Amino acid sequence: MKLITRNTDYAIRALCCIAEQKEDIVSVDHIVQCLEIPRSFLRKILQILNKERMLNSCKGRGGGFALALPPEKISLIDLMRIFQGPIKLNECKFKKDDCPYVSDCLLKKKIDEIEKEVIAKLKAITIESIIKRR
Amino acid sequence: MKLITRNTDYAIRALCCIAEQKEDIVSVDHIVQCLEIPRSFLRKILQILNKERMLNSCKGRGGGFALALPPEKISLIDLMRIFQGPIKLNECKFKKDDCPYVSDCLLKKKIDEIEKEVIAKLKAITIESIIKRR
DNA sequence: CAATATGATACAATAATAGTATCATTATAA
DNA sequence: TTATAATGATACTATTATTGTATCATATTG
Ligand code: FES
Ligand code: FES
Repeated sequence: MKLITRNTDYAIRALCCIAEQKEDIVSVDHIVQCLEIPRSFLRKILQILNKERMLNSCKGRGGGFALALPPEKISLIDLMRIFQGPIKLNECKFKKDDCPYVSDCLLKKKIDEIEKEVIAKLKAITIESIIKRR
Repeated sequence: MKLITRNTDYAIRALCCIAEQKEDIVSVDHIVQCLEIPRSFLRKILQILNKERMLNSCKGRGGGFALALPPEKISLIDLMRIFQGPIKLNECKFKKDDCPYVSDCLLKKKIDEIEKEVIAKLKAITIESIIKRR
């Protein structure tokens, strides 16, 4: 069981890498050399981050990416939602339909509590908080 | 992102079903009728629970399954470990090897904290606590 | 206008999840 | 003691999610 998939993980690292750079614009090549992430995969990830307005991009010679938000405003929960979809820790299915007992299911209530806490904690983890110490 | 897979979910429900029954021994057929879980899949799940000593089984005519432990001693965390493996919310890989920065990675530290809490909460959810209200 | 970036998109490989099917074994009841 | 009704063991299949690759289009700059 894992919380964070590879693409989310790469996104976090790439964003940290960009945030730590002095230059405004950071190229894919630079990040690849920094982090040794497969180039094509990284490109796809950065393009998604761009579409989701976490990054700004510049095409053409000398182009690359820059953070669209200050590092303290980019939280893990955002990245997870982008790459892993909505966080629904308990999604009880009953013959592929939604569960009819959902409204008074004690299990669901308990899992929902956990979910709330997890989300709150993930929200508190930002790019800023990750790069702080390096 | 989900916390609980289908087999864990089915296991929980089956155990609840058995726990709620007055008869000591509950047959697969009974559970299938109760929960409408695919029979073969359920059988596999129950056999695993039996091997893992969460259930006792009786072969032959009139056979079936019975809880091997009191419902308050069967917790969600046990079932998840059985069906979903060890809970490692953050498993950072670097070219398929373990991450060399793991020892002073701030992200890992933060995720580990979440993990601790989640595990504690999951431990507290038992079959007993789920069936209580029905 | 050529070189060098990213944008868009389709495709492929692998792994995890979810489920099925079959035969063996054991216990009971007629 | 034998047919029957249950689980045990195990191998197989299907589907979905994850983890990538590859290619061509488009924009920017020198
Ligand atoms: S939400 Fe379906 S049984 Fe709990
Ligand atoms: S554990 Fe690998 S970078 Fe954090």
